[in-house]
Amino acid sequence: MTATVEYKINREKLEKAAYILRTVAHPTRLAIVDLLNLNARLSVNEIGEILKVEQSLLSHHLTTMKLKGLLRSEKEGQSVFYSLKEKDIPKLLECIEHCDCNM
Amino acid sequence: MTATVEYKINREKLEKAAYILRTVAHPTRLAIVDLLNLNARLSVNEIGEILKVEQSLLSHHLTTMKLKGLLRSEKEGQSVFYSLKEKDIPKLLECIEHCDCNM
DNA sequence: TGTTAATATGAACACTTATTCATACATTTG
DNA sequence: CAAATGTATGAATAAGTGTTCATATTAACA
Repeated sequence: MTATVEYKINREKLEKAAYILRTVAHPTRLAIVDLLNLNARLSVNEIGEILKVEQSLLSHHLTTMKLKGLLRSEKEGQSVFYSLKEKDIPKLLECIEHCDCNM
Repeated sequence: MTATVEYKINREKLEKAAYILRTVAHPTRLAIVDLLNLNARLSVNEIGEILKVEQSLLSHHLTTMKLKGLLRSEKEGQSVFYSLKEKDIPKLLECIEHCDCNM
């Protein structure tokens, strides 16, 4: 037993963190986060036009992100508006932008 | 064309960010980051003992993380010591810890 | 009410990633 | 030098994700 070594985070927290990171670890989903960080709420249509993502695929992404607690949605007429539920998530983008990893 | 809508990050940056996030979006790899944040350098053996991860699997994880620019390694005798190359990465853990997502 | 527009859903398939196992390689030690 | 220790590698397979396509659902509108 290496007594001097610290180990802070427990299994459960790690699982949760990995779960959230996985949800966000996709170019399109990152773009959605970025977009909803700058624009309080947007319809599926608007997001699709801006990001040039096909309707069904986008819907799948949004559904996933909502399911995992990153987004909320409100229906208005025939449109559905999505917004960021988790305000901390955009910070991930900042961290990443500063960092200087290979590739 | 929705003129009022901003869209900040370009495709290339998104790909890179997603790439880094994917690298880190795994419980064991997060644990490694956390561990190496608290302990400047550790051997494969030490990491394996602390995290209770099988040798080969751990080696695969470490190799991936090194390849993707998150870790560096130095061989000393029969041991190989890994350390964090990317100091910003642990910040991701902080962000995540504050956030309050489902599940 | 029939048509169009906005969004969601589910199944199928393609891709990627994780894990295991056997084995290789290098270094130390008896 | 033979055995033991620490680490890496590669192939095989398992498990998880992304994408597409066809179709469903709901609301608006002529």
